[in-house]
Amino acid sequence: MEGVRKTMRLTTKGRYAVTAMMDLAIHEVAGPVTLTDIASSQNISLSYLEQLFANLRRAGLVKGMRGPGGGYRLACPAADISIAKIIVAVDDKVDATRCGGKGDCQDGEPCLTHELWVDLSRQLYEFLDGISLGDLTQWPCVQDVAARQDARDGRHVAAGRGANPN
Amino acid sequence: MEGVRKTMRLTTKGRYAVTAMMDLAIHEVAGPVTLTDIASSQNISLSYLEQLFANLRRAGLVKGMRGPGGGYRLACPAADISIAKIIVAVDDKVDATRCGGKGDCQDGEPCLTHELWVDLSRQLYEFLDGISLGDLTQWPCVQDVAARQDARDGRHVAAGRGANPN
DNA sequence: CAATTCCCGAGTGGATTAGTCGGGTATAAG
DNA sequence: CTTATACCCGACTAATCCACTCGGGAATTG
Repeated sequence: MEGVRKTMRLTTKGRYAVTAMMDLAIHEVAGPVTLTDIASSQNISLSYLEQLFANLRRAGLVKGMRGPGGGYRLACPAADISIAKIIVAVDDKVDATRCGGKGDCQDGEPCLTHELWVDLSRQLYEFLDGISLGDLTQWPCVQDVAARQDARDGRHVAAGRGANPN
Repeated sequence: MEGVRKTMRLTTKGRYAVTAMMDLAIHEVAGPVTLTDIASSQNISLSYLEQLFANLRRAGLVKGMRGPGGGYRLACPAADISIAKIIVAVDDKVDATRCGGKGDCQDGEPCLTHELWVDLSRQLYEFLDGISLGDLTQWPCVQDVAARQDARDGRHVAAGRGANPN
């Protein structure tokens, strides 16, 4: 009867998007980052990344630049981009309720546990909205992983050898 | 608590289970509650409810009593049953993530954002584990909804009509 | 020009969800 | 003892969703 409503959308889609955005935030000091680089470094399919970045672009979080030497950059400072914004951009909504926030979960009235899911959604959103890409790049464990990946892939986070600093 | 941190999935399955358990917590003062009652009051399919309660029973959260006058009761006081327990009981499929329990998310090493998701999972779990069925029944909005449903369905939360108070 | 890179829509296989169906088995009431 | 109630159980299914592919295009650089 009422089988239409979703899971709270915290899926690998959102995780991929955040991971990719982190790659971008870490490496963009050296110029635009190509999806091909992100795909191989983070081990995400290129075509899938393109879909995610289409959403991120529509949400105004990144800017694409075509042609050789092109790639993606953040559309605003990493400190201004919260994790919540990224997830909302690719997954529609961070929402744990079945009715999408309005209390029509059951025959036009709120269900017994409506308020619980509203609270949960808020809790979750506030947590994810309180962490920015910029914050995340400062986490020691993140820097460790980034350093290891860059060594493996031969990339450089500091403005090293010139991949065209436009 | 046992060692590993669980990634919990939040689906309508979990929501149904919590809602049904709330119905149980509210009405069990009048004796066992039948799944038929819950199904019609909460508008959940009976057969589906049976599946959910099979899990809840295996998890030791409810006790079934057969025969006329039977139904389900909570296996322990409502104050001792957290929302998290209920959701874990029905959604036990812990690992939907690419990074299973440990940080093997990417070629045997943690991915860039591994720590973030670990933190998020903990946040979520702690929130849901900090709320018990007993707590929830005290929320004013919940009592409002329950009263409205009982009026509609002709049920009584206080030990009203004599359904065999064993 | 050709190469690179972003851009876009349609389609697909597999997994999961939400739910059905058709049987049981224990228990209470008559 | 019989019958109705209500829990118990496993197999099946339609629909949905996710992660991903495919095939093409359009802008930009050298």
